[in-house]
Order: sequence, then structure tokens, then C-alpha cells
Amino acid sequence: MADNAEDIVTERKRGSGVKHVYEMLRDEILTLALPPGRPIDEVNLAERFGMSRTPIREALVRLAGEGLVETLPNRSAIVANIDFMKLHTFFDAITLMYRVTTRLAAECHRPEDLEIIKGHQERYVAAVAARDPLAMIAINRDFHAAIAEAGRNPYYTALTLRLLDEGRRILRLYYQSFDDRLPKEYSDEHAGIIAAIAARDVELSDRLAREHADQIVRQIQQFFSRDTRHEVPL
Amino acid sequence: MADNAEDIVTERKRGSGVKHVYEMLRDEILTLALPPGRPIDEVNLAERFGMSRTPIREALVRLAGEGLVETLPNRSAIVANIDFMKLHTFFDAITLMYRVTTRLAAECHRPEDLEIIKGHQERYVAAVAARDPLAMIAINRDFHAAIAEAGRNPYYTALTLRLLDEGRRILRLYYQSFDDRLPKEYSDEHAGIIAAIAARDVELSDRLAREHADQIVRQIQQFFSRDTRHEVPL
DNA sequence: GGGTGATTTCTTGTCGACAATTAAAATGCA
DNA sequence: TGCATTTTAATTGTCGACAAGAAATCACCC
Repeated sequence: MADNAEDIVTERKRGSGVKHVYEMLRDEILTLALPPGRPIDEVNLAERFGMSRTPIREALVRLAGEGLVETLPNRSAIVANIDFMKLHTFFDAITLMYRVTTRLAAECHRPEDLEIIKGHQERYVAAVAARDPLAMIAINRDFHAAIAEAGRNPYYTALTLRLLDEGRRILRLYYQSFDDRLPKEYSDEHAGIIAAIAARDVELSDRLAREHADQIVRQIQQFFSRDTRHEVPL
Repeated sequence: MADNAEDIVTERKRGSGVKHVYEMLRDEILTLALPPGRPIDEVNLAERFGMSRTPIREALVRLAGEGLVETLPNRSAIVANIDFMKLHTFFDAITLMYRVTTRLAAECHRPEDLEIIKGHQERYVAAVAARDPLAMIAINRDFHAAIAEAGRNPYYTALTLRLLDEGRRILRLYYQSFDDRLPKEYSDEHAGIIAAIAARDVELSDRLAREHADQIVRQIQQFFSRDTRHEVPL
């Protein structure tokens, strides 16, 4: 096991341990550093993070609550699998949430929200220029998360965040295999969405969000249904 | 503290402890037996359930993940408050989820789903006849949960369940104060929704679900905005 | 040699105890 | 008496250890 990076531990504050483990594991799951199905050993993690099993377990319970790890009774927890059979439900849900949150953002946003959203967009453009797919994926999530926040409906925000996280894992598969082709068109679409929100044009925001979602869904579906057979002369 | 019901403990199976505590606390929170804001003492619960603090804590972490308890660092966890300022976001979200899940149920349901839904409807009618508001609230939740299940989108189902649970608490306030008036009209609306789903009429299902949601929202809003001042001759 | 049952090992679920932190009580002072 | 400060008490966060259960290994029998 060479991937157990040594996390140096230096006098953590009381209560910050779980948070640290939680965020660390979460990030490794979402970037596929921990692939779906990988067993998660508690003592292993405890040694790695230099703490007891108790806070590790708490972090795992929280991750399980978000559907990022699956726990079998008396057996090792595993990184949640990606159910390709139910991918269509994901597409369905994220399309709806893109639309709803973007509509609400157009209605409810305040100037400071717009600044935050624009900030993410700038970082996104930079990531595209740097050809950094991991950064692009993470920032794409932050971009839509900021829009959801601007909509100010915590229920929508929570579901959107969950979908965006799941989306990070799926997009990671996508970019890995398409050898990190860089979709500049996304940043153009993002710009359009920002403009629509700023103009408080609800219907336009809805339409652009829907088209943006359709675009992503179409590309991923195309990727998953592509024919990878090699031609063999017989 | 007289509300510490003695939960007799008899040799529980390994791993069933957390589940038991979780379901128990959850039910007490949703029925307002534990009112919003009430502090939750871990040792107290540990004594009450006859187990150590560890499984209690795990149950609390799970409940916190669902937003049913709030945890302050180094301080007692409390039963999650109901934020009346954000009630409109709840109405917004549950209306959308009623519509979406009922639409999907009309599309995707199988015969056995319909049987389950009808079963809940029968139980609901019985609860209305028995004038049992707590049962009505719980079954109303099961009814819509079953519809969401029939729609077969786990993301929608999860959000709907969360909203229905939050709804149980809000409805409980409503029924308590209106001295348990019994809305038979709900059961009629439920019957209409069942028929629309059975007929696989997506648009009708959508419309009925929306009207059903509007109806509930209107009644609750009316309740919360009613004028409770007493006339005082001066 | 293969399959079945016992044994060992390994991992999780739970426990009791201690330390850190906060809230409350008690003390001192103006 | 009222307020600030110290002391005490109470509660959480973390730890190490043990027991129950499952997987893997080994022995045994056909």
C-alpha cells in the first residue's frame, strides 16, 4: 500500500480532527484517488492520521450520510459505487436542480453573490488555460454551488451540492478517458448564465441552465455509449 | 426530568443499538415529543438506553447529517430549530418535489407500487375516522414517500423524504393548535392522485400534486398568519 | 484431490476512562 | 448591591482496550 501519504500530525485543536479526516477523505473520494468500491480500513486511517478510531468512525458516518461511502454491518466500509444503471436519474435530477437554482438566483441574488460567482468563473477560465482538468471539475462544482447559494433555498442547495459532488466523480471518469480534452464552450455557457442572472431574467436563466445541463449530459452519455471495440480481421 | 421513559434493555444484537437509538430519537423529534431547541444530553441518553455513549453519539451524528439535530462544538447538541423565516423555501421545495415525484410515479410505477400506495391511503382514511392526528401525519408522510419510491429516482426520493420529515414537525404544530381538526378533503385529494398515477396521466398527476401542495401550504400559511390577539376593552 | 468443518486472524462495534473546554457557582472588590 | 474574576462542576471529544462477528487459513475426512 504505497498510497498512504504520510499526514504529519501537529497538535490539532480539540474537535478539528473529524473535520480534517472528513474533508480529506471526501476529497480523495470525489477525485477518485479512492476509487469506488475500495474498502476503507479504520485502523489504517487511524494510523495515517495519527488519531484514534473514534473520530475516524465519525467522519465515516458523516460520509455515509451523504452517500459517499457504504457501510456493511460488521464489515469494512467501502467507497460508494457509481451505479451506471441509475445514471439517468442523476441526469434528470441535476438538470432540474440546475434550472431551479439558476431561476432562483436570477430572482434572489444580491450583488455580493454575483461577485462570488464571477470569481469562480475567472478561476474556471484560468483552469482551462492551464489545462488542469481536476481544477476545472472542482471549480465547475463551486460555480454552480455559488449559484445555488444565491438562490437561498437550503433544501435545493443541499441536493444540488450532493449532485455536484456525485458529478465530480462522473466527470472525472469522463475527462480521464477522453485524455483531458478541454471544453472551452462550458466557460462561454457559464458567462451566458452569469449575464442572465445579473439581468434578473428568470426565463432566460432557466433556458440557459437547461441547455448547459443538456450539453453536459449529452457529452457524458455519448462517452458512455461510445463503441470501444477494436476491429479484428477474421 | 420525568420524560425519561424507561427503555428496558434486553440483550441487543451487535450493531442494532445505534439503529434503535436513531429511530427512537428521530420519531421523538418528528412528533415534537422532543421540542425544537431542547438540549440533548449524551450521558442521559446513554443511561436511558442502557448503553455507552459511543452508539448514542453515532446516532446523533446521523441525525445531524439529516438536519434534525444541530451540534455546537464542545456544547450540547440540540433538537434542530424550525426556522419560520425560511418556511417559504420549505413550501417551495415540497411543492416542486410533490410535482416531480408524482409525475415520475405516473410514468414509472409498477402494479406493486400502486398496491403499497393504496395501502397507505386506506390507513390514512382509518386514521381520519379514528381522529388520530399523529397517525394521520405519519401516514401522510408514508403516502407521499411511497409515491416518491414509485418514481424511482433516489435523489428526488431522498430530498422528498427529508422534506416530508420536516413537514411532520410543522404539521404537528398546525394540528396541535387547531385542536385536531380533521381534513377529510386530503384523503379525497389523495384518491384523485392515486387514480391519476394509475391512469399514467403525467400531466394530471402533476396538476393534482400541485393543487394538493398548494392546499396544504395555504392552510399552514393561514394558520401562521392568523390573528391571535384577544380583544381588550380599554 | 476436493469438499467440509474447526481454528485462527482480522476488523468492527462497544465500553469505560481521561482530558479539554465550557457553563455555572462562588468569591472578592468597589 | 452589582460587577469582575477565580474556582468548581458538568459535558463533550478522544483514547486504548476488549468482545463479537466475519473472512481466511488450516486440518480432517471421504
